[in-house]
Amino acid sequence: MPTIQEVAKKAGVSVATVSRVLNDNGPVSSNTRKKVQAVIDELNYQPNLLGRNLRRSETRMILVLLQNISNPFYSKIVKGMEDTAHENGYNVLICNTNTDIDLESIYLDFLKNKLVDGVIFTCTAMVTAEFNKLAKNYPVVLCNEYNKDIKAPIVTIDNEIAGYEATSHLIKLGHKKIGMISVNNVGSSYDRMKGYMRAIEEAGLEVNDDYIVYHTFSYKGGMRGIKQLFELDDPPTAVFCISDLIAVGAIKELKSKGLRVPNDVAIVGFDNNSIAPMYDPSITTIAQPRYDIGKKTMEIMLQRIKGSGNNNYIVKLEHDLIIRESTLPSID
Amino acid sequence: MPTIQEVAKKAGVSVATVSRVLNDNGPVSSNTRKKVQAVIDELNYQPNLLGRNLRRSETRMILVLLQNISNPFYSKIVKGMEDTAHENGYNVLICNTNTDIDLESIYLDFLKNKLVDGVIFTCTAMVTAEFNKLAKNYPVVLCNEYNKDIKAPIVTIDNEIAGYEATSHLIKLGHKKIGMISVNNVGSSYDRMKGYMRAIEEAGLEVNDDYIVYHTFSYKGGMRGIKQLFELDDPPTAVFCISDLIAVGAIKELKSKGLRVPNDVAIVGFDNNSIAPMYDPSITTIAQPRYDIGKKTMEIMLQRIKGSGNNNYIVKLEHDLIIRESTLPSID
DNA sequence: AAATTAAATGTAACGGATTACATAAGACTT
DNA sequence: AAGTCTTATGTAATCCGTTACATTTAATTT
Repeated sequence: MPTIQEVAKKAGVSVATVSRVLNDNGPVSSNTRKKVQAVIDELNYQPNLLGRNLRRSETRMILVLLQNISNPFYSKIVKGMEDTAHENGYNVLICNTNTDIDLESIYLDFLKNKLVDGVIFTCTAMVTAEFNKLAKNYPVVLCNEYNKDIKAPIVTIDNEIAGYEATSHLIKLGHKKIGMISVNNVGSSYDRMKGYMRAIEEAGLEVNDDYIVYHTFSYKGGMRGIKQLFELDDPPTAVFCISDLIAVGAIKELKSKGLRVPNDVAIVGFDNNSIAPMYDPSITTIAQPRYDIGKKTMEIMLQRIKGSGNNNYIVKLEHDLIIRESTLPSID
Repeated sequence: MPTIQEVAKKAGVSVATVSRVLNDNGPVSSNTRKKVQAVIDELNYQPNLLGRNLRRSETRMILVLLQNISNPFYSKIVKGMEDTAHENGYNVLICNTNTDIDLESIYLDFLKNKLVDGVIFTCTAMVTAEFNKLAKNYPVVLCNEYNKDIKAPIVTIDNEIAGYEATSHLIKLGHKKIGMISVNNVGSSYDRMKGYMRAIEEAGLEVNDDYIVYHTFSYKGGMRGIKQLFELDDPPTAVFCISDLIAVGAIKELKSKGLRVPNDVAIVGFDNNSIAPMYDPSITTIAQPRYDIGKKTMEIMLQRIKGSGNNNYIVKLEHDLIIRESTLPSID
């Protein structure tokens, strides 16, 4: 692995000249340029980025923290981030945190230790105060997750309205007993629940606390949610699930109970996961503009790195209700 | 962001001493150690990793290239890699290549430019000759994908035997007309097909070329595959799909044709994707030891970095046939 | 032809750590 | 008390680029 010194020596010029050729800044006569380029090609020289990054004290790398790469929801978001980053000469690195606070803090050291120029969170295990301190000192953006006290740029959809629309859709189909399978302690699901409640109240119905159950953000969570709801004396006829994965679990559990979807129970999911159209029945859901969310998040990140923009705002993008088989008007 | 110089100055010692405290190598009196540590804590000093990495010329980072993070198949593999890496003081970075050769080559520059110590491929768009050249000069390991001419450590399962077992399972259920939905130009699927053929021949049946169709590695590929197979005059009664995603598409398409799985057509998938148990019917499949594949791959990577091991071997781990509803003996 | 300006190239400091080597101080022999 | 051996600490080179500044060379002006 040759260094810039060796290239310079072999080409009979100074390292400064080689650097000028490499970065195409500063004047170089076309003769020397050719000569230097020839040596670069011959030695197959590639500048050591550790040296360069150290000198420039920037790496043009953005770290994206995912709870779990396997969550297909994030793939398009990441694509949006990547495209925007690449357009601007940045690269995206992805790390799995598994909601492990220790792991998360290792990855944050990458930021503090200058290995990456910024970090995008799609989830965090940190307490808010600590997070805010981090956000004050380093370029940090939150994508699709938040709570009220966080002081950092946030990109998301309007979850309250989305919850409202999902629930209103069920109400319009004639349902009066609408359950909800949610998860605890997540800002977005809290807002979805507020929308759910508002829809019910505005329709002149009453919110039944027994109809709101909390489980994990997973297939199994959906199965348990249905079990809990159907142990009630008067179970709901429609269920709004906080995610498509939960909806899949819910449907699977309903089927195993001999109940048909949508004929006996209607189901709405959330996220427009890749499973949603594939499942049987295909699942009515709220589609988030994932690519645009990623794109916008990265744009804000790049602004923050350049030092512009402040630390205290939220960007809400448009979502869509996609109606599929799981809420078709009953065919019976 | 304080530097080691500032810490040294404030503590009234040399940078060498601070470095000794930081890395806990070399002798330091407990007095100075305490003094230095106090300053480190006070300034909240963190060593700049660009400086350190440059000096050490290692980064203790391993880059894992995924075609697409959303493929849930890889999440457990990555987990295995991560755990092994962390145990050894390494970190894992993930990048999406989208089978884009240009993007891939940017990420490979991370390796050539010393930003990462090694690269694990789970797919590659490179031509074999180029790949082999890379593998000769840098620590590179292939995970779960290969072709015969590649000269690099490879970790995988025995796809020929897996294909044989999947097909034999269908034969044992009494099927005589067995189709296969495969993809082109992938080493692993070629081997699975060889196993499929061997099973058919050993059972005294005949391989029907019309029963082997090639489509994309996706849900849609499965739908198209079924369409093609069921345009035949004498369509198969069972289909071996090269992946669970394909199997899902196949089942969805069969259902829309009014055919029942497994009653009318039996389906076997591959990978034991997270959808496989969730789908309706749940899908019989070949489970790969994903965590162990990841673990083994990383172990080999770390050996390669330390300079041991050669470049020309293949590690095959054990797989399992998991029988689920999609191949239950017909209940009619 | 001398003076001024512009272009091309070089020298050396710098970014932030690690570490070989040198030196100083203290402990231990004899 | 002089000499030897540890232990503790410091000095400065080093990793590999970038770039401000200095210097040389060429082009232009008067």
